[in-house]
Amino acid sequence: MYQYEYPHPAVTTDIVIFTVRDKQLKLLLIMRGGEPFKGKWALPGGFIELDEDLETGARRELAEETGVSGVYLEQLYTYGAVDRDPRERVITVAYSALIPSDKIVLQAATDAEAVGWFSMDESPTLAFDHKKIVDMAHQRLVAKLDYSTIAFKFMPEEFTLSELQDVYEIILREEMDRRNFRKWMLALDQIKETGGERREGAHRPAKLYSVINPDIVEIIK
Amino acid sequence: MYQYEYPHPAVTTDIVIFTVRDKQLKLLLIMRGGEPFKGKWALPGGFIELDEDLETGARRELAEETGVSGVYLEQLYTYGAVDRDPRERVITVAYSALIPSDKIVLQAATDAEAVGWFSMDESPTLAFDHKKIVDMAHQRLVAKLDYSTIAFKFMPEEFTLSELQDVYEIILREEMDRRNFRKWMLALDQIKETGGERREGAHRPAKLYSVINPDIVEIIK
DNA sequence: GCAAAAGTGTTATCCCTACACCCATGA
DNA sequence: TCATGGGTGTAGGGATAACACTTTTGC
Repeated sequence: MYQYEYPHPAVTTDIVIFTVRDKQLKLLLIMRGGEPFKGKWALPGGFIELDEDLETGARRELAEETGVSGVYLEQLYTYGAVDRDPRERVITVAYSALIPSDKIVLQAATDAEAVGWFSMDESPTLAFDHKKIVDMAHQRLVAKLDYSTIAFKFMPEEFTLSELQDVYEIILREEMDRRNFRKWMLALDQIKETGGERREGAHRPAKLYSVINPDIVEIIK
Repeated sequence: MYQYEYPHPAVTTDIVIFTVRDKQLKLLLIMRGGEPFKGKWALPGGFIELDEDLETGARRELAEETGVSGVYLEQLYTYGAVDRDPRERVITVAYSALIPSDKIVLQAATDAEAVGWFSMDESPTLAFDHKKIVDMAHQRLVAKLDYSTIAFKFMPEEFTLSELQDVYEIILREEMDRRNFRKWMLALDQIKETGGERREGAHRPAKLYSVINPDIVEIIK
């Protein structure tokens, strides 16, 4: 038992994880194993420990529930509506995570009943206010494509310009002119040729590129 | 006494309030009346009640400690470093507030010892990690001037284009061409002439403008 | 040789920037 | 009449958008 002189809310982290795969923007969800919302799909997340930072807690929950680790993570928003959890007052600090599709290795989840990737177009009804959280994360992602290099977080170590353009087109849901996209991207000076090329299929091989500063999301324009 | 099965952190809100006055960007601070950091300047804020939303709590604390109410408020970031408060684990949801200089009426503070406006250039050493919070709020404000109509939140009901330009120049710390500023601002289609004019001094009177959608911060660009 | 994706330049348009003079007023 | 800030237009440059053909490969 833990006792306090004043009432304290519970604090959780919830994580919206995106990836781009099979020409779709996808979202990682877990099926809740316990009440409330047992059997419903929800964002991975859970209660924060008193001796860990918020981001540390988010990473721990993410690893425990989905096996995902080492991803790009940024704080999204904090949700604290009084009745958002039927059990008690719960304030959640939501994080947004991006992962390259080649790093997806879903572990048999420990805390959750099941884990799955869902296309944004056909995601199920979510527990709590998680739909609202997902919507905001999606909106933020779309906005950030325009003024930052966040799209690189979806890319593997090496990638072609066409693959990179695909990511933009899938998330923004609009086609781009290939020549202008290349000119724009190369002018940003954020990627460099690796020297390698990718051959797949009966056509000219594509040059491979890598991100110059993989650890930093640059603000562009 | 309040008891919980699992440990709960304390949750507070802190508010960074800006105004523009006397050709300076100013910040509202309170002097702490109790430990820790007694006698130090700090952001207004305090513990959240279990039956109020985060924003409601922020507004309540703001009113109690400074007398300020009815202002524009937006969530900034949530700070949760383990040791940010020497008493116990405290997670704070920081908000940023903007207020027109004509609405500044500082009430004799109830919870705080003193309240004061400080220029960003000469603000005192702050309690806790409040400097970090102020820095982020400032950074965000500068960024938002560019791509939103947030500057209107500093303006009174009616204002001249020169007054509006002053706000931009003071916050961005750079002079702007008057003709280009006017062209840009009027093209945004966010303000309208009220018909009135302001005469002050031995020169041509300035037309007064008001914001078309005062309740919405538009994303521009 | 043919299908399929990669790669590549030029032109037109729009937006942003730079810049100087007249206007209305109070003293 | 003069000092002061308010108000206005245009031309040049840079960035963005539109647009089509050649290259390399596997089959």
